[in-house]
Amino acid sequence: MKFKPRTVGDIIKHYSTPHADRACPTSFYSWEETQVMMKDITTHNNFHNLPNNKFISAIKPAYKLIDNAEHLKIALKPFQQAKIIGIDCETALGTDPYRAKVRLVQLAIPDRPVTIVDIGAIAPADLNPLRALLAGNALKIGHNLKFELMMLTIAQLPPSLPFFDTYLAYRVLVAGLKRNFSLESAVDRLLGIKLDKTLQTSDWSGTLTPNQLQYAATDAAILLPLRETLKQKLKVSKLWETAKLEFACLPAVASMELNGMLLDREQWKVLGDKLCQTRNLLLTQINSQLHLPNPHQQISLLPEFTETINPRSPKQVLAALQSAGIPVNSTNTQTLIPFAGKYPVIQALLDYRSVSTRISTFVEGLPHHIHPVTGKIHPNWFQIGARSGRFSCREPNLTNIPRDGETRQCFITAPGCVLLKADYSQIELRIMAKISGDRAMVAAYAKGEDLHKLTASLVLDKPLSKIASDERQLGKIVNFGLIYGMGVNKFKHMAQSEHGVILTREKASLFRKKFFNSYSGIKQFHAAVRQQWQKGIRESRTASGRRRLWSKESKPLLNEMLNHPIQGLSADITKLALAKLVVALKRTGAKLICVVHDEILLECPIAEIEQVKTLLHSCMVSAGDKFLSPIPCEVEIKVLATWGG
DNA sequence: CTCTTGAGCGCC
DNA sequence: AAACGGCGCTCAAGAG
Repeated sequence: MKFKPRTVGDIIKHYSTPHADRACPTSFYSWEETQVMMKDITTHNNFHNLPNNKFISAIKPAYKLIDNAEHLKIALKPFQQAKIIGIDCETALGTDPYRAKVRLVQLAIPDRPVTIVDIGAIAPADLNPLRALLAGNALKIGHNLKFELMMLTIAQLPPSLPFFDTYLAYRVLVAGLKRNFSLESAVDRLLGIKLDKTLQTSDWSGTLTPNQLQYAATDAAILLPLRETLKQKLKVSKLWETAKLEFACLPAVASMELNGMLLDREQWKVLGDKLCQTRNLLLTQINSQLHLPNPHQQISLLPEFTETINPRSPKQVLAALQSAGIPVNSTNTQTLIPFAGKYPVIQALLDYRSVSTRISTFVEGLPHHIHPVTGKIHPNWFQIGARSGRFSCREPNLTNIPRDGETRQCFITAPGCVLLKADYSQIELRIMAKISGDRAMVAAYAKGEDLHKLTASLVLDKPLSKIASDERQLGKIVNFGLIYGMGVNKFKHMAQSEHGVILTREKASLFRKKFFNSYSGIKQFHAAVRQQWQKGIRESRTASGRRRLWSKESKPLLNEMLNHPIQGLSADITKLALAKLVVALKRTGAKLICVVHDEILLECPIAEIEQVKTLLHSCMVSAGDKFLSPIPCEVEIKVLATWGG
């Protein structure tokens, strides 16, 4: 399954226009237009001039409680014609989808009382009308629909596309700014209505009070005007496409969170024991060589002198290093590495810190998150977790699991399944090629050349064919470092600390110069962004239209503005792939279980490997092609028994 | 006692 | 004058 390359001529031709004639890389809009877009969201709306009665009914909407099968059928009749339905759930026993129970499902359409279905009072088989409604084609509005999707899926009432999530919409609208994204706060800021949320965490398992029902009805009803306002604002800000992408991605995220990942407990313990042994060894080694300076010289020969230091305390480490005559003023890895060769204890210290984080964060931390019901790890996935538009993942964070085989081999699949691991190849470099239109990069990709090798050959003045593997490694460092505007010093340090390549300041500076002279498109891209940055512009757009804002109080860093178009577009590509994938996988037994930025993990029944592999590949490549074309998009898929191979 | 902050380190 | 970007977790240390 290899990507079919276009002809080199086609691709070069696409970029035959001078860079200066191309769209501004960070924003398609003038700063004046941008400020108009921003004004709307950075200040509170003034509602005093609006006819308030428009919202009065939304504050205490009429509602109808449905608690038997007969009434349900009749009550849902008007909803069958509805194109847009506000949906909200109240749950008993918490918010964990595998332990909580859906108590109420509230449905809101214009000009009708909110219909509240008491799930607890109706037999599952009698819920069919509701099931059909949720599975229908109406647009479902909700605030943080991931929760409703998970809860209702477990309750055998899975809602289907299309969705409008007011929470995601609000996040897209103000991406980059600090905001409270609760329904209460969004409704306050966008509609000027104060919601009373005191009943949110009340007991929804027993007999419900009229106040509780009114609260439940209000949450659903308010979604309709909230969506109107958000949609209008998204359109004004040209963010409608981005929001639609997020909505389409929603079912993928909800199912990924429900599916979870399997950890091999026994193997995990073996790994942990091994790491603990290493740690203890390192600790004795460190303590035999480093001691806390004793403030009382006269008793320095007493037992206190041999008191052990805590290598995880920067304060103690600094004091001990200085008293041992090692000239450092900080204990971070960057400053310590140059001394690692001369003082073995420094290397031991560095190793200790690494092993010890791995023990506390991963070995000890992860098992706490194994779910008692499913036996799997179900992290919280936030589809707009990062300011760039990337996902984030919490409790636990599965996107920063150590990448060594021993660790990742502990992540296994269900019996009868394999793990499909799909990676975008060099996605950020390809995005740089696409948005800068740099001729050398474009041509190299068109010819299927190795970009790291190319960079090495350009900065070392050597022919491509003579680039050895360690020189290619250097090219890789240069590529990833300099694309985002890394300074000479940092570049030098990184080459040493991450790859053991020791560069003089002069060499580092020379490589940097050569890099930008060779890739003049990147140089121009940087110059264009720098110009915007100097003008005081506080927004950035990806090629797909996703926006990141910076508040008036904090000027953006130049490098943040250089990075966002790349990292943000990468996130958009992954999200588009996920949106396509969740539809494609419906009729298969494969499950989405993890996403690490440009890597997608599926658990796939052995019998369906080839079919699912094809689907996965085509979803990812077509998503990539949409934004990268004519730069080729390559996806590598591995069939594995475990995440570690 | 809890909460916050910063250092340090894991990942892409 | 800015000097890779984006995250989350744990521990130490200080604040209240």
